[in-house]
Amino acid sequence: MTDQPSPPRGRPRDPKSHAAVLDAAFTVLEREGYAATTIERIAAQAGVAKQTIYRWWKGKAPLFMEVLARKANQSVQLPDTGSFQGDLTALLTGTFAAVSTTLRPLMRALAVELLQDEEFAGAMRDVFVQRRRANVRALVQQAIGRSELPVDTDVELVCDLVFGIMWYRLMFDHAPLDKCAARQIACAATAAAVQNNV
Amino acid sequence: MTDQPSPPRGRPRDPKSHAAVLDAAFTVLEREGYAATTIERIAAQAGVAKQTIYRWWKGKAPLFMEVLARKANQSVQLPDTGSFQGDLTALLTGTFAAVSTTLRPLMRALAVELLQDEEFAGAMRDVFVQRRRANVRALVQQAIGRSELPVDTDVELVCDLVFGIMWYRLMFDHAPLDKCAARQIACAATAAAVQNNV
Amino acid sequence: MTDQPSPPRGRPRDPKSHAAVLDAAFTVLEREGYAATTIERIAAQAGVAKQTIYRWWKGKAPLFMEVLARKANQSVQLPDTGSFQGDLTALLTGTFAAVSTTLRPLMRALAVELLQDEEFAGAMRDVFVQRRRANVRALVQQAIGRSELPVDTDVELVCDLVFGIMWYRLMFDHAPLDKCAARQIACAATAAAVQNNV
Amino acid sequence: MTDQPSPPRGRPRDPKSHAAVLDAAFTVLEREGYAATTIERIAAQAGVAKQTIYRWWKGKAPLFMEVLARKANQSVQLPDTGSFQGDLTALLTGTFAAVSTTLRPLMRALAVELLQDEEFAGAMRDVFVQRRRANVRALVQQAIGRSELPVDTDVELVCDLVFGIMWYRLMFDHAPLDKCAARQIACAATAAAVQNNV
DNA sequence: ATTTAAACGAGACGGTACGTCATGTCTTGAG
DNA sequence: CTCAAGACATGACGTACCGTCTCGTTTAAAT
Repeated sequence: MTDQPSPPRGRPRDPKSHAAVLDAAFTVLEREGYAATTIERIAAQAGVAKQTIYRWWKGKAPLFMEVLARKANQSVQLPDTGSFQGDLTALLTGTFAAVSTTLRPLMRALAVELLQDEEFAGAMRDVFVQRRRANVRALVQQAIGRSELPVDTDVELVCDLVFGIMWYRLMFDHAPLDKCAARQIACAATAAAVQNNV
Repeated sequence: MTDQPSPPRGRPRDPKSHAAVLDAAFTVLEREGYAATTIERIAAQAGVAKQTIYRWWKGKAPLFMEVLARKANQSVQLPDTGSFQGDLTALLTGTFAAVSTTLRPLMRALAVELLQDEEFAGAMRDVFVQRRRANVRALVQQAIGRSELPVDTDVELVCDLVFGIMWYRLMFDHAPLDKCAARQIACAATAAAVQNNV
Repeated sequence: MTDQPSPPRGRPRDPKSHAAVLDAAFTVLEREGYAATTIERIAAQAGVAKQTIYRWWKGKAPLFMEVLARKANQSVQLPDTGSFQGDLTALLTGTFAAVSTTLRPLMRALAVELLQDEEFAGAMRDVFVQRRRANVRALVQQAIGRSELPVDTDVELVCDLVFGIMWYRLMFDHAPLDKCAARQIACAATAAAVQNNV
Repeated sequence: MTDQPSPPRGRPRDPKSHAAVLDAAFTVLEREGYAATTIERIAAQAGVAKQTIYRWWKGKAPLFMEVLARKANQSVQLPDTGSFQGDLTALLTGTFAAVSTTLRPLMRALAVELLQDEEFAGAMRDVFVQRRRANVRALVQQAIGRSELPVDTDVELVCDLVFGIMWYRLMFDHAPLDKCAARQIACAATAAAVQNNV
């Protein structure tokens, strides 16, 4: 009763083309910016036909979603420093490091898409946003377990606080997302979590 | 001895055209979404020539910046409830009300632009973001004056916290920006502000 | 009972503007070619408002018709060398000299217009073409009077022959319109005129 | 050792589009006149994208040159009636018939272009004008072979005479290009050719 | 069957010239 | 010395094409 994934007939998908497209997409994005990143240019950079891209991805948005998946799939090791604030600082330091360097153009690109496409916004929310929030949720649960935070801590608000600032700074670039920022934000989040007497 | 700004020669700019374009831009944005909002369609909706739009605005981004300016220029009355948290709740309630209804499509549209254009991002930051942050800053100063908050309160972090969550929810739509949200966020911000031992 | 053309009220037409436009039209035509000769550019060159041109001329075509009139209004002195061929040679030498130098760009420009506008073609035919043909007709009548040519000489065919070659060379530039050409064409025309036994 | 023009890769040119454009160009020209014949309108009439026209032709002029080539490629059967005048009458009768009906709008259109573009004028001269003149040249050579015309007959002048009148009447429309005209012009050309004592 | 390659229909883009219209200034002759 | 008529410079306006661009689809031939 297993779902036969279909008998593999015909020429199989060329993994080199697949990878070339993902690499090219990232390269073009970095070099030329998202506005200038057209399917045409990606195909040219990858040495691949446009049709090959359209065959496997519905457009720029899903393509870059996969690029981001590739770049961000390093599973995060949840820290355990003993204190919630320490854990959060550690987690954010790592997250911010990636988000403010390699992932930065990708996340901005994907933001452009999800702001214009409700459906894609949903996909992004379910996949990336939730994954990152899950990490913070885990830390909160850990802290609640240690009685460091109240049982009725508003986990979602803490997540919003943390990732709100992250996206806000990613968008407007008015302040860095460095180690110091991680510390400050962790501190603020802890304070907010502790005193959640709404 | 005043600076004569030059005698106004030639046919003066038609204020009806000006207004028609701004109205049309907003109408099309709401009806069709930002992706489908082209200069061509705005011109058609406004009953105005494309050239007339290009004459006065460099593109969609500056046009919508002016639309937002029109919609958002109602000067905000800074509240004074006696407590920082109360003031902030009041301010955010009003802000969120506007931002989650009329201004929502505009802010999302402008986010799309500023994510793709560094220069425009700067303009937006200087004009809108700073104006809103100024309101919060004022409340913080008021609270410091009342010794409700420490003198060395990290004002910028408080602003980031508040507007970070606002933009984050505007983008991902995973949680509302209602009265309740305003209360919760004001509470969290207050907690973070009070205990800003970095 | 004469039609009072109305008392001349208001500011009279500025003859300087009038002349400036005609000069500018010719200058721009020579410098930039007919394709690039727009009303806009003529107005700029003349230091005159576009409206001032549209007030007095219906478009490029009538404007250049007047320019040509100015340049070509030197009344031709009909030659009388004693022979038709000699007379014709003399007439054509003068005509060709003008037509292949100063008048060349004008005539080509006007040809462009009349090829696209039936009505304007009629106007050109009545004014310029007929005037030039009249000169040849006069020579033919003179020659008939001297019994040099038959009474039933097909005058129109002679005209067509002469001016046909002229326009043909003006258009395609494959052969010159010089003194030698005048002699050859006069000779051919004479031969054709003499032996017009249709 | 032939010059491999490259193996034909990719989708081949759609002959239906090609033909549709040529047909549409002619249709629009006839229906609306050359002034109103824009690339945009031709594309619409042909049910073809503008880009498809620009891909294959540099502009209106080369496009209409190909249209004319299509319409005028019926190889002319050189007549041999025994006399030069007869031959020329026959040739011109056929030529004038085409030129004053189907080809008329095309030739006027192309005249407009060549009058404004030196380079295009050269192309037209080399292709069409020379082809038609070659027919007359052949007749003259034939007549010289039959000792009907002097060996030093000025062939080019005869050509200019014949086609000069043809274009002149095409432009100004002051006289027909019918059978009678063909006879008269052949007669005049013969007279001029015989007596070419320059 | 997937791939590359290139042509295709569609339509938005920024730009230019058109011819008209609105505004204010200037020049005239009539009251 | 008004004052209306009309020419003028300036420049905004609606309209219509320009030629270029990217989109997403389609068609063949090569792998």
